[in-house]
Amino acid sequence: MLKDIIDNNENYQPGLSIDCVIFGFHDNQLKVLLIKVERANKWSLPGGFIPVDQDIDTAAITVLNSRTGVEGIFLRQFATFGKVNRNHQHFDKKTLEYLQIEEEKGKWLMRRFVTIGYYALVDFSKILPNPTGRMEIVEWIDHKEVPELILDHREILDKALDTLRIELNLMPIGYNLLPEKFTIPELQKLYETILDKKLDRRNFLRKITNIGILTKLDEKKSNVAHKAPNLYSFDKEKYDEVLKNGLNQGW
Amino acid sequence: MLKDIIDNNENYQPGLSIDCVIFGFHDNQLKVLLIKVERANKWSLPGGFIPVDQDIDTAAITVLNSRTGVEGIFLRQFATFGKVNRNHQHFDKKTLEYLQIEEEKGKWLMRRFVTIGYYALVDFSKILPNPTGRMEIVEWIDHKEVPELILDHREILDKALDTLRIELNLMPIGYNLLPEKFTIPELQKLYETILDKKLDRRNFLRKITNIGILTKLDEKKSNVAHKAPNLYSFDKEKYDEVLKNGLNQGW
DNA sequence: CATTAATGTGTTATTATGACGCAATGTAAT
DNA sequence: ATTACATTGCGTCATAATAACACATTAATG
Repeated sequence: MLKDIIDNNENYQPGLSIDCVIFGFHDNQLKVLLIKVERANKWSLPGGFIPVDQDIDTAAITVLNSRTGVEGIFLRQFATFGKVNRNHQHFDKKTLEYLQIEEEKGKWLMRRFVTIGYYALVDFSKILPNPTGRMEIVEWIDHKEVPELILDHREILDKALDTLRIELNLMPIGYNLLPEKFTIPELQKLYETILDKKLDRRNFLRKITNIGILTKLDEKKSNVAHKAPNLYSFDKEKYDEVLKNGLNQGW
Repeated sequence: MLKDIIDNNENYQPGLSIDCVIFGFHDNQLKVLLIKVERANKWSLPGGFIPVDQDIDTAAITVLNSRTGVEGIFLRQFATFGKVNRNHQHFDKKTLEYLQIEEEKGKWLMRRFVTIGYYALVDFSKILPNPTGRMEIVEWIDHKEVPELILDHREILDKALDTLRIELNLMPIGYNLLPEKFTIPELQKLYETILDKKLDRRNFLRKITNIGILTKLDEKKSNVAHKAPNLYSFDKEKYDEVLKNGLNQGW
């Protein structure tokens, strides 16, 4: 908990934090995992601090696991945010009192903070949004309906989505966001949602299959209206290969 | 100077620094600006610390200006490096003594540091590599001949170049690296050097002119062996437009 | 059993790319 | 001066990638 960290703040990097933009996909919506601590009236990105004996990537993984309960997730650093006033007056006396943090110790929190942004892609269906033992609400929220966030978290979220959009042209995506078996229309919806743009069904199929990362299964989706679409899975080996080498070289 | 910063370390973000990979282009070589402080046997990237009352971007600009003397430069944050041991045992007692830094104050330097990486593209011809009043050697070094660097600076440099290679597909480049007037073969050499790959002359011309950011001048390069190539300049307005909107959308 | 709203599988025109050919130009050698 | 040579400028052609669209197929629904 926050109080434990502050009471032992010498074990953490001062003035430096991590914030995670955790993306999931459900009901044809790109969802973001947001949290709201008691007493707060705004939502925030899940974040944390950096133990002095942990790599920042490790600290980011810790943040992610503590909120989602899953491991082996796609996690990527995308930017660091360091405007002087980004956390100005974020913790006031009343909040510190409420959190039972001594005024002296509280100064550690009140200093200027720089935060390192990570974004994660996770399988919505595997995540339990509300792990026990935390005094906070954790919720998946459609990225188009994100309410006002604390500090510069809105800017961080936007930047994460921008990065994701750009990286969509450089790497395959979906393995981390979709269940093991999925349909092409589902994958297309994912792309359309991220890009906020309609794509042509038939051109999408051609382009996505040409990448060579999909395995067509001998199985159709059941319980659907209209024609049952075919199920696909990712060929993990080829997927990872393309992830490493990138696609769309350009030059 | 370093001693001044350490003596007033309460004015700087603790455990956080900035390192800049400054690229220039000259003699068909991609150059990197490296520095070597007295007494050190390894080179390092120009870096600095972050005043508590300055945005990190501002602090990066300061680092850049103090080393190159130019303003209005292309500067971009590309990654943050935070392995636990990245600066382990970098400053030892002897070095601190030499720098006339008290042992107590020196502890500020010995803690674990996270560094934010920026890369810059500058016009080689406009930079004075050795600004006066600094007890250090500043030098342009061909990126293929970079000697051993301190800490993880090699990793930072490699990552900067990787980023540059990727961004070459997303934005035009050259405005910041070439003189005002340049030839197509020069621009091609720049691309080839960054990508470490030969490109076809004729296809390059077609692709680069199709972007619509070049103005063909009514002037040829003089004093050259063989046929004199035509001079071009960038159409800054269109260049900035493409910079903003990006090229090669992909999806 | 026809309707409907999806999916699966094409075609065609246009554009971008990769791999070249060849003439023009200016320096350097004879 | 004439010629050789390296380099530039401006093409062509075959192939691949992309955009736009047509039509048959499928399964739930009334």
